[in-house]
Amino acid sequence: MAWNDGLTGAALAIAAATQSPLRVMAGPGTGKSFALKRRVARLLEEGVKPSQILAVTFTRNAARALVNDIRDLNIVGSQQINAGTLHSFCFGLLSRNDVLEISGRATRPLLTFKSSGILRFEAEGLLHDFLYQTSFGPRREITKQILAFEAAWARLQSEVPGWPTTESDRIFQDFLISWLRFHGAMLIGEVVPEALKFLRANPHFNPGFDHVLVDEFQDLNRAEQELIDVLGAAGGISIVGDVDQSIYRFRHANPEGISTYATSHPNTYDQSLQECRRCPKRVVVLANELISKNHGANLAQRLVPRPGNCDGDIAIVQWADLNAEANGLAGLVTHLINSRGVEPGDILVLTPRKLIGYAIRDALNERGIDAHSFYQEEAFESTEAQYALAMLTLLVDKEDRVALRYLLGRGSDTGFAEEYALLRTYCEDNNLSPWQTMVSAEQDSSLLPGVDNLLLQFTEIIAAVEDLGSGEISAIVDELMPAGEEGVSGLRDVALRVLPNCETVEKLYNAICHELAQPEIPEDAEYVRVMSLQKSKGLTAKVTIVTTCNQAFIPIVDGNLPPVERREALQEQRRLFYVAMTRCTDILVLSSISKIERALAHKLGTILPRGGGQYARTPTTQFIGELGSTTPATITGEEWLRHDFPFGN
DNA sequence: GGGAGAGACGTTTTT
DNA sequence: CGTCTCTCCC
Repeated sequence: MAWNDGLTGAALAIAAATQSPLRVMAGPGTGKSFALKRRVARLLEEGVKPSQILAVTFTRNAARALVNDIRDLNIVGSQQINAGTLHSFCFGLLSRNDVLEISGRATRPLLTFKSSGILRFEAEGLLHDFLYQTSFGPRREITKQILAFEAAWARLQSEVPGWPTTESDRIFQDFLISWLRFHGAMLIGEVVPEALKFLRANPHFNPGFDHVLVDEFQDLNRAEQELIDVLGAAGGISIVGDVDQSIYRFRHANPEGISTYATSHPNTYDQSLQECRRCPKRVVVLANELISKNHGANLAQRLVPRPGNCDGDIAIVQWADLNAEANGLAGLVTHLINSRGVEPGDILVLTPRKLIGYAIRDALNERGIDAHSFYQEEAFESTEAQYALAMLTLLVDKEDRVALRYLLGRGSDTGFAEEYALLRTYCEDNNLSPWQTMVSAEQDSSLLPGVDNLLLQFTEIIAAVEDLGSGEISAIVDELMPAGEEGVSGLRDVALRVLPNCETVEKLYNAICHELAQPEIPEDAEYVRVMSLQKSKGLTAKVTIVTTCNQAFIPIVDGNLPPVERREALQEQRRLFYVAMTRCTDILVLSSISKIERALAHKLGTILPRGGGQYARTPTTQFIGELGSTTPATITGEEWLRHDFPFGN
């Protein structure tokens, strides 16, 4: 098949354009990935070397779709194209021996997560050492500062003269970097900025692609967008994106980068895709009305309904409470599958909270319908799971300083920071590793006085490592993640799933880390998929059901923010709702509840107005009110259910 | 190192 | 409202 087979209009122009840079603004369901794929096909057919093409995007799911698209091309050489996430590309670049040598930084990422405002797991040692050796305040304060530094790198504030701004900032950063250096680790947020810094300082190492193609450009932060310019400096750059689908501001995405691209890049050649091939016509009208509230008078970008598409079935329903909603929607799904011939895999249920998602999934499973949920799980939330992972890390590499630091400080309020400082100083003075030093210190107690607690910890660690290291891999799993133990059950599930493909501990460890990072969401499933609104981005389904569309859950905007940021946060939530409602090809259901149990609301992290009563009233989200004059009337769920879920339209 | 009392935090999402 | 952290005191 030729690259331009069946192509017309803007899609043809996008695939054929020889100008650079090329910018494509494309709304949801407009076929941008398809156009991009054909563009790659043209490049290959015209003889561009595949190794000279870089195709990247931000999320793993989008990257996987991109990789599959390219593989589907079935053109000789298409496998050799560099395709994936920008992160994995940078990671690969930084991990090269010659690069490591020059930059002096190791690329081992610090496994960590935030809870109650504090960085956990592998960052705990860092926090303990900060607390003991500096006076930057309590854990929360240090966490805030670390995240602020990551944000500054992501937004390239680091390039503004005079950064870090204060003496205290500088000391903080020096301590942070020196800790990471000693422990051979890197914050995940450092990966791209470090790659950018390296390439700028060492232009000879720039792979200098002939063609750089970027999907979902609005998701990238400034450092990432800048890196694209560096990588594509000598060749062509094509970027594709949609400001209205920007939902990653929380990680400093810079959607302005795409709207102001032509200003920062003279001679930008523009194309746009506006016709929504995915959604029913009536859904497009509603979505347009909603998103126009983000643009005020500027109606430049609109999604256009596709004439040949169906009108679509839309229902806006309200149930009494969460319980009624979960059961009612489970009834709806059952009815769609059993009586209207809808396949389970064609149904997407989007909830604003994972607990609501679990409730609906369970209600479906009880009715004999296969349903799976996809929410971010903190598989290493429990200390047992953390211990298991850290031990596994040491089994792979005894010299892993991060894992050893974690294990040495485990169980202590102070992380034995005082003793660890002695150990670290000794290591740095004698150019030895903590593991080597502890091994020696165990044999010769005069070597390093004052580390009694560390020695006690280490004796246990080394015994466990030796014990585990001599056994089979499956025995390691059973030992570290015993069946029936609550804290490790999630980790055990993951381990058992990947175990058949792992002959070595190293493979097991890598597979577990990979699985933990991001469970894949299948594009074609045989079961009902239940997930967050965010996770639905990029997916298509015949039926989309958005649950609990209540002001208490969406939009959630921090009232303490200054007015400008508050408005921006509201707009982002509106984009989230826009993304969610533009997933369907046939049926859209927007569901809400009228009252909620106070205790339950609290559990779901929602702040309700104070007051008496077991229940609190909760209004429908303002976004439903913003869908315009063609919005169907809201019906009560109970009534809807009684009449076998008619779509009145 | 342990215990008591005050105070902060809490959603969703990514690499 | 329940849980965790921090501080202060012994």
